[in-house]
Amino acid sequence: MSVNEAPSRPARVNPEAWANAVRAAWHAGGLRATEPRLRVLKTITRYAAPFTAEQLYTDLLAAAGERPGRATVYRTLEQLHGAGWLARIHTQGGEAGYAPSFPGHLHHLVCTSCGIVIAFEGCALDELLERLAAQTSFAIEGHLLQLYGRCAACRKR
Amino acid sequence: MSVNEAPSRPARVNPEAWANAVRAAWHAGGLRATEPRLRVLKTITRYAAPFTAEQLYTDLLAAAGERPGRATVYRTLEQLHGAGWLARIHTQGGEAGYAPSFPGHLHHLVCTSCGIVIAFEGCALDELLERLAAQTSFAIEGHLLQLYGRCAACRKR
DNA sequence: ATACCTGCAAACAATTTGCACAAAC
DNA sequence: GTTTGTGCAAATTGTTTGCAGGTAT
Repeated sequence: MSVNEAPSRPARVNPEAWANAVRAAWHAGGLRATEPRLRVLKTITRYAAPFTAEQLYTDLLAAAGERPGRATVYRTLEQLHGAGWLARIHTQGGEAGYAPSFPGHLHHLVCTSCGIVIAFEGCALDELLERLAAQTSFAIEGHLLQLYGRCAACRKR
Repeated sequence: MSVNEAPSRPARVNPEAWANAVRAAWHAGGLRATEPRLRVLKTITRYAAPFTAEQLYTDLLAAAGERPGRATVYRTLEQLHGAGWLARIHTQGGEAGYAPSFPGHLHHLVCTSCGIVIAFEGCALDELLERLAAQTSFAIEGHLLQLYGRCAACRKR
């Protein structure tokens, strides 16, 4: 896979590749690479597990140097999520967080122990969708799929 | 299907059957069928689409007669959700709401136009899960699956 | 009688907004 | 220079909590 593309095999998102892709997309879309936004990006790349807006904001406050305002953090997250660079991850317990992702049709496998997120393509739902379309007369147009499990590292412990 | 069970074919949850099942479960679990709780139950059965806690509370305030306190509404919802009588439904837009459901392994198909919810069993994910387990070395232990589409009635319009 | 449950009101948490100023292109 | 973005602080909105008193069984 190239550094600017989503993985075709199940894999963690590479933080550097992700940040580069976001910067490229910002530039292409006429969005400015400001200091606060770059700080947000950098902090996100350090998370191993899904994070919340408030957690990110708190971590930015704790960091050295200029601290972005809360509004900027929320606005940046909104932009990234809207453009597909952040996926909303729902834990089994019901809390929601963001994880780096790529635009397009991807799903996520989340470790219930350490929180690492694996993105994958190919959800193999065709048969199910056909069966349900036939049984319900719905025109099915989308879906939400997320998997939970324990990653190899956590299982060893 | 009996009036107290989840549908084995894809179907809307029958409101009366659902309310009866909840009352039976409350009784079996030693929970009391109080006036406020019954009002909550009754109001829920009138929704055609997923609802939020605040929406439910507002509707209860608008109704005639005794009005439950906000805390009671939230606590009742928490109980119902925890016991599996309410499913958390995530819309495509990202908002969350509750919809009547049954305990056990069910998934939901939501109309993006009118919001009606169809519950179904059988998610046919076995092959996908095996493939991913092999590719990632995760021990997969659960999943979140929801489908979106337009129901027959909405398609006619 | 005795758990269990309720309502209130305050605390808490999360997110959004308006607007004057600042920075990027 | 103009457009786009930022920070602040207040306003919203959503949810939880402690506790004195009420109610179902």
